[in-house]
Formats: sequence, C-alpha cells, structure tokens
Amino acid sequence: MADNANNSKAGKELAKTYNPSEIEDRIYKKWLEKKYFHAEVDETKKPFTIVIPPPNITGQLHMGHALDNTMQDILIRTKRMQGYNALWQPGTDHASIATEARIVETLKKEGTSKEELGREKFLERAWEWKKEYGGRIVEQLKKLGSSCDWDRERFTMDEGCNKAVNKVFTSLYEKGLIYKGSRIVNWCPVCNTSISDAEVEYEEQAGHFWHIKYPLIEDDGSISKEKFLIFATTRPETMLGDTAVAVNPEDERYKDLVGKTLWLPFVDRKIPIIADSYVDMTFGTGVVKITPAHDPNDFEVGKRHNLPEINILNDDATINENGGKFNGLDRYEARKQIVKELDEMGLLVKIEDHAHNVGTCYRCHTTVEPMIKKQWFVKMDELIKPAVECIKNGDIKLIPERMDKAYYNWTDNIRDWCISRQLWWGHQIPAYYCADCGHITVSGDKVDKCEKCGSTRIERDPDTLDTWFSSALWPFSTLGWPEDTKELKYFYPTDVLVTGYDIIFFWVIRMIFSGYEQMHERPFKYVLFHGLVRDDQGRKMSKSLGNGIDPLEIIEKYGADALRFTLITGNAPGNDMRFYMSRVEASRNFANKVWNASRFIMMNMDQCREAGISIDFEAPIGSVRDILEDADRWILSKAATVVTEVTDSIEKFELGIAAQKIYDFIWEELCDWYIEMVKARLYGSDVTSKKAAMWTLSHVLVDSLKLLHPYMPFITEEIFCTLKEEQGTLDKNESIMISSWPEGSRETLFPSERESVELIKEAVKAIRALRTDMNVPLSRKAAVHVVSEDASILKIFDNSKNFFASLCGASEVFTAADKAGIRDDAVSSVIPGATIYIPLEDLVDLEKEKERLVKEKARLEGELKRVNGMLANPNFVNKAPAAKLEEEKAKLEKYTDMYEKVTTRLAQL
RNA sequence: GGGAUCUUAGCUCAGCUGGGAGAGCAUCUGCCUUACAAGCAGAGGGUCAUAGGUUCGAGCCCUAUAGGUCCCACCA
Repeated sequence: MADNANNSKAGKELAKTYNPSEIEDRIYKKWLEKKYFHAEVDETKKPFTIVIPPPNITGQLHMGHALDNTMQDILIRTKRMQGYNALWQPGTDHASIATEARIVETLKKEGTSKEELGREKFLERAWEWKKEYGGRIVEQLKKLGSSCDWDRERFTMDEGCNKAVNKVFTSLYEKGLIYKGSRIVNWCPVCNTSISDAEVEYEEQAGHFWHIKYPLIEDDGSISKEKFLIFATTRPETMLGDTAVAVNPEDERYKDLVGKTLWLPFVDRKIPIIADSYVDMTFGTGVVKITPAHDPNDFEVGKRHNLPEINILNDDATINENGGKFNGLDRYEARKQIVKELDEMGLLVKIEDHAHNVGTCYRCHTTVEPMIKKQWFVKMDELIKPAVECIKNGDIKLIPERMDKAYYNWTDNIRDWCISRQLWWGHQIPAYYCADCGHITVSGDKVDKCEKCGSTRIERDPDTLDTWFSSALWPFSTLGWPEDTKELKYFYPTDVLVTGYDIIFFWVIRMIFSGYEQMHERPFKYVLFHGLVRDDQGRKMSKSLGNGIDPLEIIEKYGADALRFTLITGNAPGNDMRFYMSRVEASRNFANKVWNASRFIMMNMDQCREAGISIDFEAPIGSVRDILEDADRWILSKAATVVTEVTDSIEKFELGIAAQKIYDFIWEELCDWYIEMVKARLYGSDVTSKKAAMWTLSHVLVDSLKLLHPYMPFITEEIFCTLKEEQGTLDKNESIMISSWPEGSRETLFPSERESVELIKEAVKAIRALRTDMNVPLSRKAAVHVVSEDASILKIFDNSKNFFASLCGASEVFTAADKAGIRDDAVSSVIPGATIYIPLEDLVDLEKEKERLVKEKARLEGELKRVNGMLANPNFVNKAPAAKLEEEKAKLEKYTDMYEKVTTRLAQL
C-alpha cells in the first residue's frame, strides 16, 4: 500500500501499481491551465470540428454519455495530434420538459404551483436552478477527460442561441414554412403539453376490445329495438365524441344503411352512417365509430365528410362538459362507467382481450391522448428534400451505413412537426396577437404594436418551442450564427457528429435540414452512431430498474482511462454493448501493464545514467541505425506497421479495432517479446548494444503512448511527462496531447529482420512447449542446439543467442549443420528450416517425446493434405491469383521439409 | 404489416474489400524468473443457427427456414 500511495515524479521510484485517482485531476487541471483544449481561428491550419450533443442540464453523467464523449474525445485528440486545429465545441441543453417538470415538482413540495407563482417568477426559479445544477454534468464530463474547448461553452437558451431561434422562426414563418393550425396533436396530460410525433413511444399493453352496438334510428325518428350496428373499440369513453359511424362503400352488408342515422347513448346524439374507403371491411364487423377530435385517422375522415369535431377531454384527461353525465370523471373511470352502463342498457355485445400498442409520452410514459389543438407546425415536405438528397448523394455519410434505411423510413413518412409546447421554460414563440384585428405579428424583436393596424392591444403567444427546435441549430448557432463570425466561416461545416441511434429522428435529421436551410450547407460530413450501453444481462440501464452503473464510481475506482478503454473495445459501430465489470478490470490491468513497462524502461534509463552512459533519445533513427540489432529493427518495424494500421482504423472510425491493435502491440509484441529479448543486453556490459536497446525502447514506448493517448489520456500523459523529464527534454515535450502523431515511416520498416525474429519466436515457443511437456521448470537451465543445413538460418540464431536465457531458460545456444555430438535422447522440435534439440540428461521421458512427435506428424500430415489438395485442383491452379499460388507452393515446401524431419526423428527413437 | 440486425469457444463479443477461425473473462497445468501475481509460460475448448446456391475456395456473397433483439407503421 505504501508503494501505491505516491505515483512518482521524475527521480523518485515509481509506484508498483498505477493509481489513477491522484493523477487524473492534477493532469486535467494542467491541461486546462495550459489551454490545450482551446482552439482559435488559424488560417494556416486545417480545422477539425465536433459539436457535442448537448447534455440536458437536468442530466447526470450516465454510461451513454461516457461512451458518446469518449468517442468524440478520441477523434478530437487524434486530430489535434495530427496537426489539425481541433475544436470540440461544448454546451448544454435547456431540456424544456424535463427541467420544467423538475421545477414544478419542487414547487409542489413547497406547497405552491407554477400558476400561483406566475410566469416571470417561475422563470427566475428555473434560471436559479440552472445556475446551481446546470453545470454539474459539465464537471462530470471533465472527470472523463473530455478535451472540450470550455472557453466556448454554450447553452441552448443563451443570448446567441435565442437570436438564432428567433431568426429561424421568423424566416420560416415568412416563407410560409411555419404555420399555426388546428390539428390533431399528441397531448400528454401529465406534462400538460402537446408533444411531437417523434416524442410518442408506443408500448404494447394488454387491453380489451369492447364490442358495442348503436341502435338505428327508424325513419319515423324512433330508436329501433332490433336494428343495430355492431363495432369494436379499445377506448369506449371516446364514444362521447363520436360524430359518425363509418363503413366501406363497397360493403354489401351495409350499403342500404349508408345515409341513415344511429342513436348515440349518453349524449343523445343522432350520428350519420357514412361510407369511407378508410374502413377495412375484412376487419371485425367492418364498422368503425368515428371520433374526429380524438383519433388521427378519424380526424381525416371527419375532414372528408365535414363532421363536427367534439372535444370531450380536459387537458388533464378528465371528461369535460361535452361528456354529459361523465363530466369531471377521469378518462379511465369514465371508461369503466360507460362500459357498465352500456351493459345495463343491453348495448354491450362482448368483451375480448386484446393486446395493442398504446402511445405514451417519451418523458413520463403516460398514455397520450390525441386531441385537436391550435398549435404551431413546421411544414416538412419541402424542407426535408435536401436532407434526403444529401444522404443519397453521399454529402453526409451515416456510419454504419445501414442507418440510411431507418433515416429514409422516417423522411419518407414525415409529417409536419408540431413545435409549440404549453410550457414556460424554453424559447417563447416570437408571435404576437392583435386583440383588435386579429393579425399575427412575428418578430425576433420586442413587438409593441400590431404591424397591421397599429393597435397596442397585443399579446405574445404564451407557448414555448420544442427543445429540439433550438438543438436543431446547434452546429451553427454555437459558432456564432446568425452573426457572420470568423468561427463560423472557419469551423463550419463540422466534421463528425457522434451520437446514439436513438435520437436520429429527434435531432440528427432536424440538424441536417436546418443546416441546409439556414447555412445552405451540410452541418457535418459524417454521423458516427453508437449503440446503447446495457447492463450485464443485456437490459437497458434505467432508474426504475436500478441497474444503472455510475460512470463516476467506475472512474473513482478504476480510473477514467480504464472506463474509456472498456467502452470503446469489443464492439462495432452502431451496436449495443453490455457492460461487464470484468472488462473494466481487464482495461485497468492493461493500464497497469503500460505503467509497469514504462517503469521498467525508466528504471533502466536511470541505471544507464548512473553508469555514465549518455543516450540521445531525441536522436533520429538515421543516427542510431548502424548500432541497431535484429530485435531492435524487428520491434521498430512492428511499431511502424501498427502506427499505420491504427491511423487507418481511426480514419475509418473503427475505434474499437484500433484500440485492440494498440493493446495487442503493447502487451504482446513490446512487453512479452521485445522487453524480454533485450533484458540480457540491458544487464550486460556491451555499452553500444545497451544504447541501441534503450533508444529503441524509448522510441517504441513513446510511439505506443501516443497511439494510446486518445484512448487513455491520463496515464499516457503522466508517463510521457515523467519520461521526458527523466530524459531532460520536458521543455520541448511538455505534454503528449500536443505532441505530434507518430508516422509509420518507411525507414523503420525492416522486412528481413522481421522474418528472422519471427523465426526466433517460433524457436522460443517450441522450446517452451518442450519444457512444459517434459516438466522442466524455467529455473532449470538447459543447453539448446539448433541444427540446420541452411547457414543463413544458423546465422540468425547466432545473432540472437543473447536472449534465449531470459525467454526460455537456455544456458547456452549451439548452432551446427548436423546433429553430431548431441545426445541421442535429447528432446527435439522441428520448426521451419531447423530442428531444435535439448539434451536433458536424466530427465527424458521417451514415451512422452514420441507421443509429441506423433501428434506433430499428424498435424503436418493434415497441412500437407490440405495444401496438396489445393495444388492438385486444376481449377485452383488456373484461377487463383498468382500470389496465392506461390504462397501455397512455399507452404508445401516448408511442410514437406518439416514432415521429413519429424519422421526421421521418430525413426531414430 | 414494413424494415434493420443478430445467431461464431462455457459467458460476452470482434472478425475491414471471400484465401488456413480470434480477444477478454472463465477452465486446466506449471511458475513469487530483479517491470508487472492487476503478472509469466503452457494447454483444452468452435460441422461460425439450419438447408440450399454462387465460387477453384464461403463465418464473410445470394435465397429460403427457425429463433432472438430493435425501429417504423398502428385494423377501429
């Protein structure tokens, strides 16, 4: 524990395990102070811009935010290191419904209400609330390491955004694209506001079909006792608003009845039987009751037949005065009563169980009621066109591509967007009504008199706009629009939008058409979608289930780096993922691995310095090329390759694949192989060899840290700075986040060394396997003999003798052209081009040895059969590409040789 | 009803344009080897949902089937 208490600064000994909690805040503070996140317009550099999906001010950081922002941070940090002028534009959303609900709740606890308080006072309270809690989520984003330009933080209700909203509203109104109309809208009786179609979520609920009959009114005006029309409904209470009953015009059963009237009970209304093709004659009885005021389809039918629209509901979903005796009852209570009374009247035919989808409010999940309300709408048919075109012609690319389909599905069926909300917290609609002439004046500026008649008896529309109206403008409003700012010119259009597929309809589409409409240009080039973070059982994380995992707790315990790495690996773009603690631990272990590898390297740097060996770690590869050994060239070559691959993967937004590549390179190639290979040199006395190894270690470590930095910003910064301080070059390398992205340069690619070290690895693995099979622990050293007729292979081993000791417990390595002088009972293993013998004196179990060789022989036989099969197939030989053919031929040669050696060895035993 | 997507090791998932099946965790066996036991080495484990098809060659492309998930529509 004492070790863990203090992560090192230079000079001090480094702690044995990495302890993120004490490092992260210190580093983040440094980044802020140094203003590394801040981007200014600079025409000499290429911009790279991301606007944050503004989190709600009511929100708390959850795993979805953590994932979303980690992805953005990875992209922005990478681009920043690649020399772009990277701007990550942050801000928050006022979240009208959610915030208003929060304030209303508080007021209720205080024994008052928003009505009692009045609009002005209410808004004051809301702003206070925003001041106190609105910044909470921003602080949480910082814990995650987000490199947002906080100097540019915005809010959807700040002055600039207000201007943008007013300007857009006014211009759309002037163009006739915003209109006020009486139409059927979704009404949430709890949030007490209308909501848009996108905000309705359908849930399957167990309900009933009530089969009801309405009596026919005879020609003499009497109510028939025998003749009825029977239909079914899932919402019997809406009958109070029925103004017709419809049948299909083609329906022979009812042809004669069309034009006659039925008697509607309770409200004692005569309603006509009409014919409309909307009715499906094959469904049920082919009869539909028509309630124009409370059903969107019926509304359309009503318009076609000039039916009266009778609203039977109050805003709180109780029955109003149009409901006769049920006036004042809650909708569900009324339903019960109506069914009961219909039954008593003999008008209830039967009740069936029926599962159906019910529209609910996406915020509070209350069942919404369709109601006719006078609301503001955005006319969508023209606006949506460029938003469809841009996906078709590739101006904007959705990732993964399959999101296109969902996108078109929405755009193809789009209806006008209801934008008015009966709320106070939000952008109040800039429309003013004249009490004298009724004219509507729409203006972003304060209006004192009617623009038409000059009357001062005007009143502003009390409603506010849908939250998404302002967030639709986010990519340009945050850059200063409607002012013609230099930021807007330089940073717009933004490059990538990163968000969850769940808000494609709410937000993404609306930003796209708004961008084209206002800026005449796409708002971003790519939309990178991610999925949901689910719990370990695949369930959505939710408050009601209590299965949410708090990212902040994970950060506290395992570090932000581990959380970020966990969220980004093992999942493909747009797919949901499950969150497992075991994966967080694995990420934490990886951070610790990086920490310890660095610790090892720095300890050896210390030792070099103490021994008076000076190494110029900043020296270019050209100046050390001559002293590099095979292993050095091998790892440098591997590093160059991984740099290229990782860079390409990130370019393609394959962030998880890139992360996996970095992980594999650092853990396997660098730690498990290269570091083990150079130990003998570091502990030995050959100064030149030591210098080459140290230079290589440092170089490869720095490149690895840089590649890893976008994923694990904190630990990489800590190690980088410690390393540079140790090397005395901190002044030139004050932070990894402003260092340059590594280049997979050609001069560090060494193909031949690559092959040679790969052969050595084969040999080491073979020896290790032999030892395990023979139960010889590494602590028991043994001589290794490499036999090959190929002098160049022997030379490879001669060059690499020095690391067999630490890698596989070799006491000595001998190379020879034949096996003369090696004990007959030495255990052996055949690798491509050579046979390895280990004389183990008394310890040999010949039976085991044979068993192993027989197994190996069988494996080779299998390989040979496969290769021979391919090469014997004339179709393959004729049609396969030449390179593939050569590859298979080479394999045949290799396996034949190995097979012969194994058989010979078996014969000897 | 329309669409998307998934089905790969015991579990959770990768697998980029078709060319000898991978990771993490779990399991088994050895190791406290002076960076790391949050570690090292070795091992076991998969007719890549099923059935056809295209191809010299299919986890990958096409068709059908079964099961799961999600989105959209909403026949009252």
